[in-house]
Amino acid sequence: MVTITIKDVAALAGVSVATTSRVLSGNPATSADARSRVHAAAAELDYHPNAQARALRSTRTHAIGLLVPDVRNPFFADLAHTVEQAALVHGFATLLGNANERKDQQDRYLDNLIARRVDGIIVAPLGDGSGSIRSVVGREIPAVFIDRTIEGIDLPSVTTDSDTGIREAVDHLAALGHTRIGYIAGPQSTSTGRERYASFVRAAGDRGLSLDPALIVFGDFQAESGSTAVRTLLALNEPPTALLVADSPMAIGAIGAIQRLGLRIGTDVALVSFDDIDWLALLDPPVSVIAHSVADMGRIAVDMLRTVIDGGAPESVRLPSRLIVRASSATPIDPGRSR
Amino acid sequence: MVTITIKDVAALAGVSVATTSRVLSGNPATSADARSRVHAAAAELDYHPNAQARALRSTRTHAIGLLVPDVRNPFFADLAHTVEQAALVHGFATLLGNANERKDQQDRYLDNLIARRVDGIIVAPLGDGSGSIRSVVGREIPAVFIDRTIEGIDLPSVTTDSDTGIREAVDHLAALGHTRIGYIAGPQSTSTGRERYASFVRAAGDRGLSLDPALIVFGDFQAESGSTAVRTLLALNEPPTALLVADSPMAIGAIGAIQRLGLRIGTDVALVSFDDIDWLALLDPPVSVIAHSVADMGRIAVDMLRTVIDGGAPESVRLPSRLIVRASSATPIDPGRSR
DNA sequence: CATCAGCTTGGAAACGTTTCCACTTAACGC
DNA sequence: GCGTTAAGTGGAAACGTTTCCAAGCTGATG
Repeated sequence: MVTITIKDVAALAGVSVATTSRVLSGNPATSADARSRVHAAAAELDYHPNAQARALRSTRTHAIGLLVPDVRNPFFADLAHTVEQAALVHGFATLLGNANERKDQQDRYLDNLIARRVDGIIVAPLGDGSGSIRSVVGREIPAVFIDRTIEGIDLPSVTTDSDTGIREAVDHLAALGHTRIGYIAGPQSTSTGRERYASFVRAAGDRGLSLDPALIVFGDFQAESGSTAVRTLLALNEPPTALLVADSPMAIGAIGAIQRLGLRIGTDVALVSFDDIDWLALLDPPVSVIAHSVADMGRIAVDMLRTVIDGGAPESVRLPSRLIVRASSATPIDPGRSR
Repeated sequence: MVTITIKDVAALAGVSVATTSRVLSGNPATSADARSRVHAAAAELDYHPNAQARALRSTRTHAIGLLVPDVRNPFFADLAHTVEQAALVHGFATLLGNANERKDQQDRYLDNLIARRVDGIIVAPLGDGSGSIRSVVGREIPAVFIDRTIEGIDLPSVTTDSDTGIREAVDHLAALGHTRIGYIAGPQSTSTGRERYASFVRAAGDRGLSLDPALIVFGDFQAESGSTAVRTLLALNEPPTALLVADSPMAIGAIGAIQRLGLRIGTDVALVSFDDIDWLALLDPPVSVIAHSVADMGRIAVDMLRTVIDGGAPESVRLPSRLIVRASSATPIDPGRSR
């Protein structure tokens, strides 16, 4: 590996290292002559400043860490994309970590981000407040929660208010005549898993729908658990006539399982999923979803993080969710039907 | 931000900085006594070594950069996931960059990775051999190409041999009676875009199918261009009866557009897409795809990069692709039909 | 003509590590 | 009991920057 330092540039330009540094970092206390010679030398040598040395001295890395639980989940892929683009606008590079829905990997990446001294961290956390997240708070590293939070850890957050969307979905299904709605829940170790579960139970109770515990199956936000849940739910003596799924990967799994059972969503069993993902609208029939704005969420998180980095204390934000009705849940229940 | 250095740890443990460093980095020349006291002190202070300082001195960052053209493309999301997991096994953290299918952003991230002195770079490149990719080669930074390559830049690569899969797809469609196959191509600024295009033309020619230039539309590997392409193709006087799409995001766009035209894939127009993505199998009818192994690709790329980092010169690898027939292309053409 | 302000410059310290080198101590073999 | 060796340790240099400080130069001011 060829290694070119600021000394080489200084020597070629015929000025001191100090002046070279000033020119390169845009310090105005430089002469036009020095500027042009340094720039020419840097270009000729293809000089790339060593970010480590720079950060070591200036305690700024111009990098933020983004930790998501699962990059393959289209919602988080979108989120990563919007966060990254928003950060880029403000001159921050994004280090993306994927916790793979596992606490040990989340801790590993958090330690890594701390060690790299990123200027701030945006995290969609999982687990309780133990482990490396404690170090982040303890060292007062600027950080914000996105999508999810952790109880007892006091960080600004941007989240979705799932209550409205879930209530709309339950009302909608109830209006079509469904009384037994199956709920494929997310893991109760995540705030979104818990909130959505609570919202569902509350909404179903308010509408006087069945609260049979067998109608609720807990998944892990990943596709495979969606399939398993469907097989469990549809094997009940009194199976649900509608399903509400707490995220889109589990919905993929669920829909696949329904098809393999020879059933059809929309007509045989109604289905509403969380997350407004492109392909859910393309399925036949298109799938009703509870949508929330990924773009806003990413942008707001970056803005909030910048505020924290600059010493501020932004208010947490809660974004609305709303139901988008499509054919997967548009057919009224046929009371004569039995399976 | 609270900042704790190795000096604090050394002081608390009652040993020198040198000994502390040795203990913390696993150097065996340490006494059991020193080890236990240093570890206790480090734990008590919640000490996290400064990765910048460490890398500055040791010229190793234990980080690799992964640059993909589009994280929202499920193929690259999967790839990011497998690369990251494979890297983690060998103790490397992955810095994921998203070029957003734009050369300027690719260059920006490459510069960033160079500046951060990552130990190596895995890149699915776009554009020609100009810009920052030159710096990578010039500085002899360990790097490998994944999925795509750049002509004239001599780096080891792991790619897909699309020829076999495309030939199978064309043969399959021809056997069903299709003579006019529309091809939604990727951008010719990418190696995969060019190769798949060439393979298609060759396969179609060999089978004696129409090579009408109007049947080929060039997209940009993103969803929107798939819709536009479909509208163009199906508006022809003699529209194609089958479509081959060069990647899955364009397939999303294409399928959406077909549905909005009131047509149905499989029966009204056959469709085969590249990339074996979960949800393509869930659509109704399920979509035939040309599959290639993401998992192998990620693992092999990491292994190759490790070889380069250790001074080796690995052989490039070409993975096979193969057709998976599903209902979207299983119906023989109806010769009596006209539109 | 001396003084002063303002601009530009270079030397050197500092950032937090790792690692070279030299040193002390203890154990060993003769 | 003496030299030899090995194990453990600490001081200090080094990594590549930024930034503090002091100083040189110019032109203007009194």
